[in-house]
Amino acid sequence: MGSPGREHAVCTTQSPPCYSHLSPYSRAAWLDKAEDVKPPRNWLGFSELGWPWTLIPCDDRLTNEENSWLLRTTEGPAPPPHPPPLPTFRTPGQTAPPPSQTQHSASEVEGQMEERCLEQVQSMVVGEVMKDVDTACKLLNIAPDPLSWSCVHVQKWLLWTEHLYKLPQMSTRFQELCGRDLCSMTEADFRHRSSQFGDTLYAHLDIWRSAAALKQRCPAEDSKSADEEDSWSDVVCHFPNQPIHLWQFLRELLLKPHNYSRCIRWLNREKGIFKIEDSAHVARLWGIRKNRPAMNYDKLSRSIRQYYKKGIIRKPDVSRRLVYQFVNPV
DNA sequence: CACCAGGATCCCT
DNA sequence: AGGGATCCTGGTG
Repeated sequence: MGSPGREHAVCTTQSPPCYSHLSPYSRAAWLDKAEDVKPPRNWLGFSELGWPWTLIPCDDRLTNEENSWLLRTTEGPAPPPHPPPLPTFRTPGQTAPPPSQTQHSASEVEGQMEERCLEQVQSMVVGEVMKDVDTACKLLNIAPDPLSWSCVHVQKWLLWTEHLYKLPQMSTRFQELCGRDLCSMTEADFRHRSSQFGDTLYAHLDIWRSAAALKQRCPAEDSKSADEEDSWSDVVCHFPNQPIHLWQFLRELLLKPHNYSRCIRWLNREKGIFKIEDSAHVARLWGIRKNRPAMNYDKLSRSIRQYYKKGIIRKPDVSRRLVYQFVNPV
């Protein structure tokens, strides 16, 4: 699905900005490949958080079909060799580099164009990461900043990460840890608790910490992704401490088709008709969200059926397996 | 076998 | 009290 692999790590530089040059091959590969689940260390450069960031090729790749929620930049067919123009993502107060006063050679101009492209791609990646962290926060009902997590939040995040990246169960090795404990741990500490995947987990946590730091720096950017589909999510998130209802959760999944269309999707959005494509997967997601490891589709569907009486969800006129309909479509 | 329907009960907030 | 989880019986394709 066109998910980018992690051919690049994003590291930070203080000014002046510098971008590593990538060959067209590596850039294309970055947009296409996806095979490992291990994000590079410090790829958002949390600890320094300088701007803008430098993209450097990296052998580490994130994303497989399941973890594409985290780093997806494109959806659908393979992207063109050069990404389309996008607004540049800058921190407040940061201005674009001044136009050059001197005459440039063709190669210099080409290099500048490439830099621009990279800058745009990295903006896109960062934006997507921020959105995906947001989505996970909404679905798990946790704050974006790991420092503020309770032990329960830490366990939720661990379960979520394990599930998404198909990691072995490690949450039991991080019990009794709150977010602050987790953040104070070094990579070696993580490896000590899980020799095989501790570093992976550490890297994922680092991404979250980076995203949280970024939110603090650019709170306006954070809320700007409010397109049509996010307006509904906002309703949910205005009450962050309210327990989410199943129908809300399903709708949230449906409103993130680029993340969840393989497990649940609209058949007719206008009529509110949707189909659960992977019942077990949706049930697992709901179980994680509710801290109910024993959740399965049998129980989830029973809860859906409770909505029949309440007039929230019903079976469509032509009843089909795994197909339901919101009585009041958005 | 997986899905569907609905009753009953328990737990939590 | 309400929402949801759980367990159950029975039906369908």
